[in-house]
Amino acid sequence: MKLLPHEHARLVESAIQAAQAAGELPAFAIPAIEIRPPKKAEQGDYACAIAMQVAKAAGLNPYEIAEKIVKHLPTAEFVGSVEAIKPGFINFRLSEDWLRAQVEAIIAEGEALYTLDLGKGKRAQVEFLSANPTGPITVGRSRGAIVGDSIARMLEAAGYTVEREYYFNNAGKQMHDLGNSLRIRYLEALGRPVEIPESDFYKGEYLIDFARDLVAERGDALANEDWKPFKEYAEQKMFEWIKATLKRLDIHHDVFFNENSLYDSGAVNETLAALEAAGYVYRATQPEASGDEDNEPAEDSGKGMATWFRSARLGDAKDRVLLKSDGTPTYTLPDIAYHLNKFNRKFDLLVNILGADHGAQYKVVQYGLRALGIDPAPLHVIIIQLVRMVRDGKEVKMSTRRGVYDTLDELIDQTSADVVRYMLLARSPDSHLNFDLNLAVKQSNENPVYYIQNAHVRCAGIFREAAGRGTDDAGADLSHLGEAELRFIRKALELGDIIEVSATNLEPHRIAFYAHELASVFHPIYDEVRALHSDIAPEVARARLRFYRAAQVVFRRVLTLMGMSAPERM
RNA sequence: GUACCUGUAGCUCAGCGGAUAGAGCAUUUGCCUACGGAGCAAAGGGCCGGGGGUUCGAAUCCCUCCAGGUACGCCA
Repeated sequence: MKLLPHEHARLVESAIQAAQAAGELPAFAIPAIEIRPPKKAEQGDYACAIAMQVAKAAGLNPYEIAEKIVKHLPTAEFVGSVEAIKPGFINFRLSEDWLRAQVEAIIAEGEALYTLDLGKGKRAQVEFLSANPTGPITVGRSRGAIVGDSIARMLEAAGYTVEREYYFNNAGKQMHDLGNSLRIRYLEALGRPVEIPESDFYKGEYLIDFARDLVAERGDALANEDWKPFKEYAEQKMFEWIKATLKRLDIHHDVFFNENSLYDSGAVNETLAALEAAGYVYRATQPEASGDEDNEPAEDSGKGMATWFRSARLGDAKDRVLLKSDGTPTYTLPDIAYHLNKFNRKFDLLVNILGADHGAQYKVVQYGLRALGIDPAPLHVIIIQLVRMVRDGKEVKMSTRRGVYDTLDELIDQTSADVVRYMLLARSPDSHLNFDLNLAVKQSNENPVYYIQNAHVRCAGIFREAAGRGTDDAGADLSHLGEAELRFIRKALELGDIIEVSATNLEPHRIAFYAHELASVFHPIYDEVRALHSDIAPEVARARLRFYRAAQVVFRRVLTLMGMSAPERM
């Protein structure tokens, strides 16, 4: 279906050109023409402020320009009327006949409603939730999962082929600690005397459960093993858990990328060599003096020779360690190698969702790519601000390591997958959101999720009832649709713009707000425009049923875009 | 201290340089013989953190100050 802002912009552009050709407007460069729905309904369905933008260049007053544009505007089937208004706005009103016809267009598109060709078969990758499987998904981390998956859905709607990727490292210290923690829990489960370490230990109860399972499966066969088999076991169990949790939210990753493969393939060493060849690597016990007075030599770190990345030369606050003094890499080096690998896979668009606590790290990766002569521009990093969990008005602190956490599973249990998705989606990623656990659990009418889903339920209810009465919407004459129904169709036709803007700016929260607006346009109509009442003439009823058929299509599409269910009844 | 993010209604938050700044919740007042009232109608509530600037036009862009969050490790 058409994206109306673009359609209108095209008209305005040719009108300006026509006016210039006719000598009624002077020659000037035409800037990008923006068309959008105005705030007030009286101001029309779509408005354009171009006349004011070009007034100076044209040397005319804006209203005069607007009038000339209107005069030369080509006709189009979707335009009902056009008007030049006071300061210099051009206000468009959609043709009512054309609007009515959109009911059929919407139904015809169905589940693919407003699938755009913005991505035109381009490939996009969205990486999200990447973290080592050391514990269950916490509520805090789930925000990135929902935003990531929602961005993927918006990109798919925009026409991209999307891959969802999860990057993890099962070879580092965290996983070593996890294995060792399970080993201790295992010995504990066997009744052996153990001491729970103060640090480098995962205290979560899930490891006690894993240990019990392991004893049940293997008895004391592993009593003399080191951390490794325990790490393998914990990793496998954790991934099963993580995937099961994600499945409840209808989130599925296409690729689980293991950092280890970058070592196996030699990519890590190659990356180091490339950085070295580019002159960005040196060996020292501490970073080079950069000339800044604050770069005072750290008092003897006692750490020995490390290998450093001269990232400060590219603008970083300081140089970073690539290889520790024991010769093993820090996360920075494989991270750079990983991104090289991503770039080599030739995606047209790369999106990476990171929590604010990792917000600084991506810059180091960008410096790494730059050092290798790669422009990091195709990589879009979305920094998600942290979620502050609030219960009873007080903040709830979470830490996987200390074993204090609210799991996403618990939250879904207490509310629903739909509620969790909506509440975490309906905020700009930049906002530091307070997640009120009391409110989320409430399931009352304070919750917008039900308001939106109820619109779909009401449509479904109409057709259940209609089927019972033996009436249907076949062969409807849409001229019976009134002003109220057209109000909804106008709003529904904005969905395409929402998808375009959300996908282009990677701002999926827009669809959540749109969904609520759409529902708030719908509900009064549902109240007012009866389809099955005995007073309603059959041909009018048929047309209204057709309208509700289209409304249901739109709500189903919107809910699906948000990864939510479209219930038939509640 | 440096970098990033935030500051808009009592609360939680939208607002992609345009017209009189919006929504939900909460508060107050009306609507239930109809497709599920988890609904509808209406009201009150705002120096858009402060101050400068750019612009025909600023909540939006720039500078600065104030307040809060996060990160600044040879952890990831």
